[in-house]
Amino acid sequence: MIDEGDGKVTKVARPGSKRALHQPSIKDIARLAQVSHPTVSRALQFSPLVNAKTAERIRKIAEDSGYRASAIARGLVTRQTRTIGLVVTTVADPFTSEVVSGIEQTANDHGYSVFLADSNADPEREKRVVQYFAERRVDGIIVTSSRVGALYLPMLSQMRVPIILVNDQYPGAFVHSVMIRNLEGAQAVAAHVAGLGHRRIAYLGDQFGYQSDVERFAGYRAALDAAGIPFLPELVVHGDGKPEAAMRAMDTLLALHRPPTAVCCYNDMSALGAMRSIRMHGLRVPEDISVTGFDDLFIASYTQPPLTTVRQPMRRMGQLAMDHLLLLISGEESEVKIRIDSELIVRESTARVKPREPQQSKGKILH
Amino acid sequence: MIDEGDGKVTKVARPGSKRALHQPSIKDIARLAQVSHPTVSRALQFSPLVNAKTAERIRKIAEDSGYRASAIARGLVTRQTRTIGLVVTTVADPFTSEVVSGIEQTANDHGYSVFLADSNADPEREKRVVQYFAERRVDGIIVTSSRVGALYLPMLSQMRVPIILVNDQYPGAFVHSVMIRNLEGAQAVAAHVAGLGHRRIAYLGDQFGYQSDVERFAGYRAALDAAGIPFLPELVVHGDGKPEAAMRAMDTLLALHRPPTAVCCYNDMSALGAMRSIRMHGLRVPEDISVTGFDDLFIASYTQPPLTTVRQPMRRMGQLAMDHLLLLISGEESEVKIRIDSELIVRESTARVKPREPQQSKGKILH
DNA sequence: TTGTAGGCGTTATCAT
DNA sequence: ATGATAACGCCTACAA
Repeated sequence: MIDEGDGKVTKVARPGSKRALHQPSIKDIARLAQVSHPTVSRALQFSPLVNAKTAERIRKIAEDSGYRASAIARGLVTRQTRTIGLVVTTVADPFTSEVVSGIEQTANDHGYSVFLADSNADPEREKRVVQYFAERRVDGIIVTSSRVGALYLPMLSQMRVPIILVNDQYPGAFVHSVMIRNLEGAQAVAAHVAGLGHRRIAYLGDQFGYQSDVERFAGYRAALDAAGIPFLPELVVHGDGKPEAAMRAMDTLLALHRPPTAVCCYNDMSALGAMRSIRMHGLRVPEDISVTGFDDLFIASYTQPPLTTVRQPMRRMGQLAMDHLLLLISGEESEVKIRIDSELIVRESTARVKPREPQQSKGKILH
Repeated sequence: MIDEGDGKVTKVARPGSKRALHQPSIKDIARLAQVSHPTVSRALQFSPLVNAKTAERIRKIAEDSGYRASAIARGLVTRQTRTIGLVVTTVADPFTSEVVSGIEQTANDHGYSVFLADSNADPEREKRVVQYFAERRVDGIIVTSSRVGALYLPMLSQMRVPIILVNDQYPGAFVHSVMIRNLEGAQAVAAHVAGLGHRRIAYLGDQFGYQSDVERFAGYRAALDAAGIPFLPELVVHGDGKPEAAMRAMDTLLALHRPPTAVCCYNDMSALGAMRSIRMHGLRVPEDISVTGFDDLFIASYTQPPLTTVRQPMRRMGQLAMDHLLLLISGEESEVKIRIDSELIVRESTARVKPREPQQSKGKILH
């Protein structure tokens, strides 16, 4: 037992067992089958150019000896690795991991393997990661939720492989992308809230300048306009897409003379923070304030109350991205910009606005 | 604009641009630098066997021409790919994705790339995925939360590469593993709950037979024993580690003549379901029933109320797994079984037991 | 300090 | 229908 940091390690020297044996090569199989290695290659690829009987025999031998053709050697000659590189800012994020899952499944179904690289939003690491992809000669690249698109541009274009971005925050820099229809989705929730009689509807956004925040904000504005609600700049605050920052942003809203009666959040994570802030102010959701999210993460149906939100088909977006990357890899020379529909999911975090109280209870200053 | 499923695709044929050009090879650089390719190879590896001046010149040329040595070709000759395979049952899981993140970071720091394979708990896919790994000649394999360990056994052993399992559910089948100290962790929470005066403490487990469930259950039992609380089999129910099944299991507990006053759940996801069931029965957490989880997922601090739970250092576990895989890859021939300490995190889902009511309010049947 | 030759395990192109 | 031979891009002797 050796102590190692917070973990205990048991190390027991194993007796025999030298170095690992090499896997059999195509030549080994050829020798066993008494044929030349090209014949083995053909048999294994079910080429019609080889006698059915011998082909069967060869395959049997290969099978029995546990032969697995080296994708390394094959890639060297065919000049394609059936491999793609996937760059994420962090896998440990419920949105990203769903997209990753969709990508991996589709890739796998087509015989592709995926290199996962978690940049952790560190530019240094990001550069390294992309260089690795270059060295590994990936056939294509997918980047999700890139917040540093511009950084990639020179490196990636140098690699001369197709690249698809999922929910890029700096569109325009790349040609191919898969994105949700942010505007329509945000407009739908905001309209839903307006339909419940709310007039003081806040927008709790992501960081300034990100594409999806800009689009969702535009959807919010459009819904206000459609409902004839005047836009109040004081009801717009910004977080960073995570609960902590959203809490602070919500605190700001609640400190207003007249706080909003509803708040549309940039995403579910922000809504989590907003709800927490609201509770900590002794208020209730949705009785005092309605809250909406965006994404429909798994957790959205298990918050208290369950969250009204806009569903992004995350896994499907991953599939689509991979499907189209495959197309590009196969030589399809075209521009691909995919926009996906979202879906409004009404749960219990939104309710009819309270009838206005004679003079409000919370703010000290009457108006 | 072409409609495609739920997505809209814009395809615009691009004018010029034929097929992608090949990346420069070491020979191209050699020609440019007026040296032989081995010299280039040496220069790029900072070998002392090459004139410092020329080495610098060569590197400059390589840099300028965007040369990236092919890991494919290198792997073929060196017989190691600096690549590992990572098998998960699903990435789209907050526990798994944290572990994956830790593994990826560590791998990357050591110049390794990771192939991610999401088996989706489908045995067919699982087999395929491992075969891909074999063909790609990965240097090692990590499998997280394997629920099908036995299935891998024959395939993996055939590959002759080191394998490390993280939180395996069928220990013993493999030699190398990284696991949390389940028993101690579960005992700590259960003891915490007992310390709050609870006597009717339920255990809401995972599926029967899984190692971590067995161990956590043992911890629960140990805590009861230590507190002098008799074990009641009726207070033990089983879910499947996810909220839905846990809800049903909790429903069962609440239907008892005398429901528990506290419930220790197998993991946070189960606790989510339990809390929801409790709420749907018109009861409150923790006033009526205390609830505990296990894992300390990100979400655990954002539930209402925030969840008392046992923290697993998920990312760290990934790091450790990768660190030790690296060791094994480098030829260290030993048995590695790592056990990590957990940490009790007390939040607000646990409270002192209510003083016993004269005759209980809920059950209709008096006893 | 540098260049030449050979080979890693495939597939591809010729012959036969 | 099959075999010999040559790549693919790199590294590692060995020779100069």
